[in-house]
Amino acid sequence: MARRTQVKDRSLAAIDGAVRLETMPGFIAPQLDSLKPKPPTGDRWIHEIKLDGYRSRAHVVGSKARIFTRKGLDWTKRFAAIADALAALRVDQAIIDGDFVVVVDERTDFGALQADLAAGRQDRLLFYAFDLLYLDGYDLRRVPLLERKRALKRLFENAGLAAPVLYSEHLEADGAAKRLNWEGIISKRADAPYRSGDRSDSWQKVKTSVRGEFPIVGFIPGVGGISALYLGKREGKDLRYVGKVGTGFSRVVSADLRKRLDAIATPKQKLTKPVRKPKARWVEPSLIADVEYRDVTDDGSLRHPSFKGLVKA
DNA sequence: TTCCGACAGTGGGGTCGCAAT
DNA sequence: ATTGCGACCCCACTATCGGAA
Repeated sequence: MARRTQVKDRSLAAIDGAVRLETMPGFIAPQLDSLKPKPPTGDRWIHEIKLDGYRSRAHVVGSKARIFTRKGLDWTKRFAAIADALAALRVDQAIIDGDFVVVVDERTDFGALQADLAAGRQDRLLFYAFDLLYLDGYDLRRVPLLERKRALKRLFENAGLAAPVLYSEHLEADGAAKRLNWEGIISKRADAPYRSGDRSDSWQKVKTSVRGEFPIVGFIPGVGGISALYLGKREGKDLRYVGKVGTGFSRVVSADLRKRLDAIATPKQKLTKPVRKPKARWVEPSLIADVEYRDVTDDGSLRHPSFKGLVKA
């Protein structure tokens, strides 16, 4: 026992920046990312696959693991299968940062994750670990990222961990993002410490988004303009509802849109299958919105939509 | 002086549970 | 029984302000 501790201490003390800290910290707020149009270049960056799931923190203590959400709520019960698997790490104490996901057709599927959790289904859940913040008496937050990831990988390999708990590999080579058909990547400074709540440039998110043109079928009035637009999509002769967009326009654009929409107001909605929207004012679907979005939900609504402008007629 | 990071506030698609209708 | 609301999860974005550059 004493020997094991010694060996462990030596290997961790050798990591520059590891801080001896007897008692494991409580909840640690997650480091965040900033959104960028292009990934950074240079060998000071590593690139990880962007996972679409629930950001989580696993606290492993001996044969028990607890799972915390982004805001620090205890969701261990909802992820009980993963918590059990994490106990196989056989560490005294560890805090691991990662994402809970469900993979469908080789990509992370947020809708499936939500559906599974709602149904209490856990057999498809995966935990992708990408950071190690604390291990057996050492606070690693000031250790460079690459060292933290090495320690995490070693930990997983030693324990022989496999699905549903996985180590999130990264690429150090530039251009990786371009080659691979990912939905997005997170680029991280290889030498940076872990900074809770930080949204500055040491973690950068680059996402591949989809852009489309959708007729505006109505809007929700707001002070000085609109608060959201209702969107449709032409499918043959039909005009199908695809959700609303409420961001992307400045106050000025919002006011301008309001003027244009008031001019084409119509008492009856033009959607083929009417939707019940008490706050809506309907318009002739003659204005086309340019909208960026990331995904389409199961029922055909745009996910994370943002307004980019009106399409010139 | 200008620029940028942090924060607050608005909006989206979901889930849940509770309370008012 | 239905609806609305707020709290969670995932977000995109605008506007503001104070401090850094």
